[in-house]
Amino acid sequence: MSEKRSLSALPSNGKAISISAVAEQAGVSIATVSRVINASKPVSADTRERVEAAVAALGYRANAFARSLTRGESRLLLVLVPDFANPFYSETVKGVASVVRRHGYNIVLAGAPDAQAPDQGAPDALYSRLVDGVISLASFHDLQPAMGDMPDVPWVACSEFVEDSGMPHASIDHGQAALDAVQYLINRGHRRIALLGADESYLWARQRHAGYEAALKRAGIPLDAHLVRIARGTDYGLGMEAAGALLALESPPSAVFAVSDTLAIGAIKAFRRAGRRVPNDIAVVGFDNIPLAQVFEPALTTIAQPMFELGAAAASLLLERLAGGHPRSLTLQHALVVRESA
Amino acid sequence: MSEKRSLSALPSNGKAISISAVAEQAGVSIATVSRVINASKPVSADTRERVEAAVAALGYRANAFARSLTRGESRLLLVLVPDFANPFYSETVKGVASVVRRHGYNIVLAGAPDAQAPDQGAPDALYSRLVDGVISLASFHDLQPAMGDMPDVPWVACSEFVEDSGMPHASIDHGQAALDAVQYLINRGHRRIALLGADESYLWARQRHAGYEAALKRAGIPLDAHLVRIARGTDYGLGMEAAGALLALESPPSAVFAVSDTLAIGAIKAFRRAGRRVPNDIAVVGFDNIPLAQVFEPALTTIAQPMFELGAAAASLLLERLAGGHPRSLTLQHALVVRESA
DNA sequence: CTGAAAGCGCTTACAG
DNA sequence: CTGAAAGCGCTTACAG
Repeated sequence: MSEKRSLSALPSNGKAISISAVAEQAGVSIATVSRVINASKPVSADTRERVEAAVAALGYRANAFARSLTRGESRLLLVLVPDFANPFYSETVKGVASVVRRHGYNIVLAGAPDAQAPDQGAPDALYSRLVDGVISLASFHDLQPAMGDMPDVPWVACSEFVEDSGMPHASIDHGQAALDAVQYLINRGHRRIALLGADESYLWARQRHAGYEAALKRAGIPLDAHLVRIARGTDYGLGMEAAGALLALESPPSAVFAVSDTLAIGAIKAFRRAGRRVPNDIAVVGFDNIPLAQVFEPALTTIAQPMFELGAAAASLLLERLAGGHPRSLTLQHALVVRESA
Repeated sequence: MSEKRSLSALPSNGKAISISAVAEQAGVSIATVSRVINASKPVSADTRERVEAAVAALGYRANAFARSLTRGESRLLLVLVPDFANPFYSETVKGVASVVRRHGYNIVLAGAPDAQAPDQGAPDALYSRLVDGVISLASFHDLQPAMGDMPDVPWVACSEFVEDSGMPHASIDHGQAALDAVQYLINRGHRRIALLGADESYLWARQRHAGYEAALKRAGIPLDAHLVRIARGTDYGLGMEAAGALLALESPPSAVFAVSDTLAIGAIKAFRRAGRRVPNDIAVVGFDNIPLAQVFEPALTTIAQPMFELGAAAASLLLERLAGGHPRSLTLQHALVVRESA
């Protein structure tokens, strides 16, 4: 038993070793090997030992394709994420990964098809029934063209979903959260409050926008279209741009509600470049509470989303469905975190 | 042809449709269906049309497992990433995704096994020969226990690798980059320069540490162990902690070289909390040039790594190997970007 | 408890 | 150009 041999799952011929090799080595049938490695049926202690020894000696691992083909499941879950660069998504994916892993599943990550790169089409993994289920953080607007002939795979939406569609999802109440944020600004005496929105193909962007308007209306503050800037995405740079436009207004806002922390940070950057102090000259409230929010200066006043828990909840919901449970949705709690920026 | 039917890849019985259903519908053998969907052999125009019509009508997609089982490849690549939260990794993964997708591959993302959670073991996907290859950003130290009986899958390391091992990798020259950073500080007149290091199970952390020492030595500045703080990771919080310790020194540094931007940002936060001005009281140089580096205030002076290109290069290297090419490594260029923090 | 055999859904020589 | 059949590596009734 050379060191080399025990270090490799491959026999000298270079071919991966299969169940029949194990069976041969142990002097049993492949059915028996299957039974011991899966503990699916009783096997005599003696036989089991022989098989286990052979498995160990050969370094055998069941072939994932053959197994999935016969079992009809892959234990692979697709996670659709629109933008790796926004920490909101990475934190959420962490939550997904944490629960999914505990149940023996792996994650296939795919950037969501995106208006910017429409040629991508929907991820092939989806069509080819590679995955047992999907968790999507993507805009269904972007997914729409692809959804037509989507195979019937269990699906749960996370944070972003389709309203009144019965689509199972884990999310906060985006509208209420936005309302809370803007109400806070109103309570602090602001009346000229701008909205720094994001791509409204996202429901969360539309709902936060609606929450902004609802807060203003409730306070009897007339809406002013000039105070609404919708960015194409959530990059810092887009936040800077939009903030610049706000500053150029005849009568600029005294506060801005940004629908994402990254946008808020970009805006603050632009304000400071223009010589404005935050929050003294202009207050900024963000959304998400990414890790950076408390490190950035000024530290962000923001709506905290339970990012990790959102991902974990979506994963649990999907796992439930996979186990035969009924589709279910979960609304998690948000919270306003007051720090320095407003 | 009901709307419902055309929207689903499933026939009314709920079972996914297979190649034999298509063959039946088109009145040909499954071999012929296979030939037209793969364009693997000439098929008469007439037959092809019938098959294509059947495929379209049924919404047929080849089963990924059966295909992988017979073809012996999955077109799935594993990407091992240590920490989703560090933007360096997300940017790099973007680069990987961009080239990989163009070649018809999908990515399976796995958090690398990690000292913090040793129970995870190595990703199962690896063992079960699910993936055709792997791109690792993880520490091989952490992977070590798992690497023993790793199947013989093509492997390329990205940024983090094993020195003098012949392991194919895409990386910058970490040592030289660190030397450049520290030399810059020396040129600006600093002599008490601290190192804010990271988990030294990473080669990049060790090499940047070595570059720091080399620069000091070359300038005839004696090393001072008190000025070296090694953080367990790269979270903002760890940077703050380490910086706090530096401040508590009898004679604190006038400059610090942090081996990651996130650490640098955490350090700056701590310095400012303690009432220090950056760079006036203490200069800080970071490493990576994450998107935030130019937005943070003060904007970070840092070593720019071509993150996207690093990922793309690693992907290309892996694709080359998969296509039968020889293992190859690539060293990409770094650059010192001078902004405000030093 | 154990084995021979069918079957999962493909691809690919082998004949014709 | 086309089809019947073998084979990829498993799991799981069906017998014994």
